Amino acid sequence: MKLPSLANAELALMELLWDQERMTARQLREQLYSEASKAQHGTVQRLLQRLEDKGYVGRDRSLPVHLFFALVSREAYAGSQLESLADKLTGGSLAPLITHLIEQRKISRTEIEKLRRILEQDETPEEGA
Amino acid sequence: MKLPSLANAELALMELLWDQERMTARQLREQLYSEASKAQHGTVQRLLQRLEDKGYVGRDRSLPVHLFFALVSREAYAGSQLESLADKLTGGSLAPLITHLIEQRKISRTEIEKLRRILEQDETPEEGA
DNA sequence: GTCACCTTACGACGAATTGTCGTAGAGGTC
DNA sequence: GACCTCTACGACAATTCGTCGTAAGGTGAC
Repeated sequence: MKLPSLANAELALMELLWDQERMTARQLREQLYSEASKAQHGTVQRLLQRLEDKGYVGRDRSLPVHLFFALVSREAYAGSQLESLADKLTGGSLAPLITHLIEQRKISRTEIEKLRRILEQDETPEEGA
Repeated sequence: MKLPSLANAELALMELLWDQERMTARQLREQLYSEASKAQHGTVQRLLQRLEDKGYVGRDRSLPVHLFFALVSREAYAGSQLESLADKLTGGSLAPLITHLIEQRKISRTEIEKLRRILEQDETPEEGA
């Protein structure tokens, strides 16, 4: 699953859909743009449409006012981005990325602990192969 | 250190500079483009110049034919990209990214082992440099 | 010197992407 | 009918990226 990456405005919109289950275009506009900025309703519609084309957003068309919701979770998007980053730069391996960040002390000790626990916990019986 | 991300052609050029120490523009062109395409020298120069502007590439101007070299290592670039990915999507934390990839079985068992070793190894404060 | 050649420097273009807006049209309510 | 809200979508300006053309400078051969 190769998810194309999102631009700023698109990401901001997805953030809202990740936090709240289903929203109308109007609700999204009200949260994205200040009252004053007459930022057109059309802008949000356009963003939503492009996001829908890319497969990130679905809409419930059963009502005249559509309800929008995320089709790709934040974690799935983040994971896919991380994957393609690794593919592009380190032959798909995460090790060099993590190694460098640790060496540069860019990862806090608590974060390291957290990661360690995640990796330990995966000790489960291996599936498939 | 916020490194801007690189486009395709720029990255391809950096790959060469990451593999070989110092190269002339001509050497780069010969490895990037097939023999046939002739006028491409300007393209490489342009890319190098923009890469230099962004701080990714340095050049030795002591000779009439400049020697180009990477100022940012592959690891530094990859790490920075990973950092900004985490900043944008998970509040700077890597844990959710790794968690998701593990749950989706996107990380091989050997890779997990490798990561585990990296994290363990950090237990000992071997502050080299 | 002049000429040929190779290099660097850089302006400019086309394509693609992105955020924005305008407007046409569907559908509801009064 | 008039009015309003919503969706659909064409079009625009700005930006980025890869590309090319060409001017300017140095070097060596003659």
